[in-house]
Amino acid sequence: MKKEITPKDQVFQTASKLFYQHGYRAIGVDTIAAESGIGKMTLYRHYPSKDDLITAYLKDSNELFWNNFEALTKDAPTARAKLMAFFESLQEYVNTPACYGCPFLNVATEYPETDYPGHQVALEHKQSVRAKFRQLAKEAGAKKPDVLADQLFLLMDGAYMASRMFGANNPAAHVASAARTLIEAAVE
Amino acid sequence: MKKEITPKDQVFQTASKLFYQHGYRAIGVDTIAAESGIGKMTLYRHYPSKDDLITAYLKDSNELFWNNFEALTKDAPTARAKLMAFFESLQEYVNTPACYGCPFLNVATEYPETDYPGHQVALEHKQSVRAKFRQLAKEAGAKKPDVLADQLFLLMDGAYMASRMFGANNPAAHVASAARTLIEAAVE
DNA sequence: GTGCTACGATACAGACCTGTATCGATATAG
DNA sequence: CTATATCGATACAGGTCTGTATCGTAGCAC
Repeated sequence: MKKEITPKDQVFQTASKLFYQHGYRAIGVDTIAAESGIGKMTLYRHYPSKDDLITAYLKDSNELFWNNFEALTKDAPTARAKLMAFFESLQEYVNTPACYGCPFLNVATEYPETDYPGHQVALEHKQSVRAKFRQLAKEAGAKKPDVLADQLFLLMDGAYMASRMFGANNPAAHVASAARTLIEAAVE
Repeated sequence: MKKEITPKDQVFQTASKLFYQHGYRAIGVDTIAAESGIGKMTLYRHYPSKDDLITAYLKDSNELFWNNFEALTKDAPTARAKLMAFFESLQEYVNTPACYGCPFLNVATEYPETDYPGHQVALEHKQSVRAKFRQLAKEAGAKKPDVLADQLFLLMDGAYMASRMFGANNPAAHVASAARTLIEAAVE
């Protein structure tokens, strides 16, 4: 049946939750093993190092992001509507207790050296988001699509950080209207 | 004459630079002592714990922020001009190699627990910036000053994070124009 | 049954961390 | 000169971290 959760999945889910909430450096492998009820050696059998576990979490977060992005925007009729659908969803999410910021911004802050594997994955993710924004800004008819894309990008990351700094009920409550204003000004 | 640098200042300046560049958890007191050329016991005589040193750095960063803010805006004739002066200066700074993001966002990311002393100082700082933005937004004649203030706040923190994530030449190159667009839309 | 594999539990090695203790040198006040 | 305080250097204690080694067990193929 393969329905039951494997030890590897159990480790991964526990690590994901702990990394996201408390940070990468603050959580040790002993904590992950104990919290997941999985033996330490089983953890190391599936993930040869803590960095491998961090990298796996980030790559999974990237997939989840794009799956969610696709689901959010697939019914929007225009590029502009797709962008707004994303920012409305973002606004809702970052004001939720389940939000602890952005895994990619968090890892880049904790490991600022750009050659750290996790930072690399984070950079690739952010560049891909930036590229998607550029594409949509162009399709939406922005006069300077690259500028609009970067402006929206700043709003997004500002909203994520507002969540991590303030918790729920943070300054990101109006991020969607800010995005709308920037888009309108860029296409007129 | 008191011109010479005291050991306490030497420790503080070294710690500030290292914390800002590499992060709070990544830098140990041994590194600070060695890098500053100051004995470890001298460090602990002036700062009883590493957390005290972190807190002192954050409080100093807060003072520097407001001194800089005052200097930047004191010659601006209107509230709107003051806001723009700040965001133009921010745009310049975050695209500089000397920028490693925002010390307050960084500490909040590394120590997400809100009861951590450094997180508290960071929260107070961000709330005071938010309040200043609200005051200026109101003076500038925004129809919804609180909303405009929070939108600008997101732009600011997004710009700081862009710097930490990407280094120099980051998506924050157009943060000032984004601020201008939001302000114009809010006051018209 | 028998051999094999995955697993949990635990102990351990080596490194690093914060914070303390100790000692010798130096500088300054009286 | 002498006493006191500050400093640098170093060793150390106790804890935590990553990663490994070891052992006993449970399930499964054959």
